[in-house]
Amino acid sequence: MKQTSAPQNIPADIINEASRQHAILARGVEHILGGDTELNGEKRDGLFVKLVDSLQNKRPLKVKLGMDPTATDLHLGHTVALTKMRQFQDLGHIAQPLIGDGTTLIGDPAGRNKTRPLLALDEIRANAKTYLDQIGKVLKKDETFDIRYNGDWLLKLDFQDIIKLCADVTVAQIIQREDFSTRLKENQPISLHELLYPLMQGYDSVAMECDIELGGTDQTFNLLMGRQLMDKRGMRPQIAMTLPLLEGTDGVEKMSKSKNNYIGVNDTPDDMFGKIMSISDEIMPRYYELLTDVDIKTLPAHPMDAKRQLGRTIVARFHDETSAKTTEEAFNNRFSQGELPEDIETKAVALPGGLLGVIVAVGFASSNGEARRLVQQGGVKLAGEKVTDVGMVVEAPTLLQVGKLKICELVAA
RNA sequence: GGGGGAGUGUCCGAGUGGUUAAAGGAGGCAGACUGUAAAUCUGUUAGCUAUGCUUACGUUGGUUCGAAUCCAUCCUCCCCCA
Repeated sequence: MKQTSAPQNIPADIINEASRQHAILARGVEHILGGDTELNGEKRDGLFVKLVDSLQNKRPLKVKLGMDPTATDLHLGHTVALTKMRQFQDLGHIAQPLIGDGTTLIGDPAGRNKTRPLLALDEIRANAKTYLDQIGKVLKKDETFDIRYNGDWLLKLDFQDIIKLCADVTVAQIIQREDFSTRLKENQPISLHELLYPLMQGYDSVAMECDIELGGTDQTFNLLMGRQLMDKRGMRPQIAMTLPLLEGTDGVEKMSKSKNNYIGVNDTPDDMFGKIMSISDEIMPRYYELLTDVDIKTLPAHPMDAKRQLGRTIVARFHDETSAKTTEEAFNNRFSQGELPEDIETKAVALPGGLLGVIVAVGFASSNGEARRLVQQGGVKLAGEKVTDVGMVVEAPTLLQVGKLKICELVAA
């Protein structure tokens, strides 16, 4: 990596201001990669150097965070980096969230017919739109907000451009990446286009002339690829800042939609609060650390109270204070006091009807067999009374409960 | 282009002619215990008009009284050599 000669006699006020910003921005960050330099005889990391540069030239830093719109929902795991981005905004820097409509399109698994990508582009754009709304819950949409779509440049590259890009990196370099080397070792297939992925992401940084790129620790390789490509083109390479990956509600795997252990930004207040209450005590400090500004030393002694506070804080952030409060009360009533929830959905079914059929009809079981199992195992209540007779007939409208969470008021269709 | 190996339920994975709706694990669901905790324990986990029937071990066809298991075909993937 080329060394840019750093300015040496930097005024104290600039050093002070850079230190102040650095303290805020480095909090909770796993690694700051690249750009370490000596300033005024002191060793500083790349972030510090960028901040000094920004202050000296009165130029806000451009901070990139890429997101592939493969699904419609953002979850709390995504918001870790978004929150960091927001801190940059609050200090006057430019947040450049990048929607990967181009990378998503290219990354579409092979073996599709030709019309599929075009459809997918629509889908991707639609997903991107909902992303934008959800991003707005964390980022400010003022003059420090500059959203980008990498399809705008990636899809315009011609074959020559792509060849040139590929020439900037070696195969050995690409396959040393852990995901790839693991898959190779385990005889898992790797498609050629997957190898191109880091290049595309790195090229985004070239196109956007980023100062800083944020990402989870799993993104380290891709972030550094951006550095390499920028350097090859004589640009000042970006600094990579990696953030820890938030574990999901199971407390073990990282939060992800496919593992179904996520808390969605768009979850209802009740869901959000409930899911937070179901995380383990052990994992709770992580949530505080990565999702809030709360000092862990100030938490209530009882873990349950601390967890309630966490739920309140997070619901308030993604919804509002009022619903945070009412949600917590509803939660207390329902689960701590064992009361029924306030608004119970009404579902119309044919009455009288066999119990099993009714359970399936309202969608609480996907087959008669499953409904039968639920009844046999004591998971079904009618009007608050446990029922065990699988052949029973529901005569009149009543309250149906299956398990702890599924509940509805039955009425005749 | 040549040689070798593999495809099993939501996932991983055992199973080489009948006792296999298919071991074991993970995950899911329900119950107990609780703080909707977590951990743990118990049960359960293809469908149905249900002591039976139907569908299911990549595809299609065949051998057999009987096939996830044997044969052929095609598809897909992996490894080695070139």
